[in-house]
Amino acid sequence: MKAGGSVVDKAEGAAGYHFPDWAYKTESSPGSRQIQLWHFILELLQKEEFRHVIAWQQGEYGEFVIKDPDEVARLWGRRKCKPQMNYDKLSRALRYYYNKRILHKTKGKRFTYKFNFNKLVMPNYPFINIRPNAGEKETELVG
DNA sequence: GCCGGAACGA
DNA sequence: TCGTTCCGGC
Repeated sequence: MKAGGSVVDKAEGAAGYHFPDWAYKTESSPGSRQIQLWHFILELLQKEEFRHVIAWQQGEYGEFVIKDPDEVARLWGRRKCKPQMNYDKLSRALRYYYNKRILHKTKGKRFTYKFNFNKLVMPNYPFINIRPNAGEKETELVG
């Protein structure tokens, strides 16, 4: 517990809802200014150039599928200067998010996870761009 | 593949 | 505190 500077004051919504703690973090964690994995994931999801590597799952809000685990791990390792990074280690880090309620696993679906955010956090995260159907025909949903 | 404990580092 | 590394187990 640290009281030395909450980044964000609890901004109670107009409707009286509260957002999860992680939703208040902007770019860095309170103590460390290292990039967070979940933020990095959102970063990749935001860019179309990585849609063959990781992409939002159509239909489920906040759900995404890692299409190329090796590549995602490589990119993550590159960002963190950890050349030995692989999906096994990366997924362990993702698993730590379960208790933090940032992520959970979509069981049964390979390489598929789901953010616990809801539309209420969207005002805090304008850069999160979930496209349910951005006018493109979805044909990549193959079992 | 996915899970989660354990030791460890920054 | 947030992973990184390693690993036994399912």
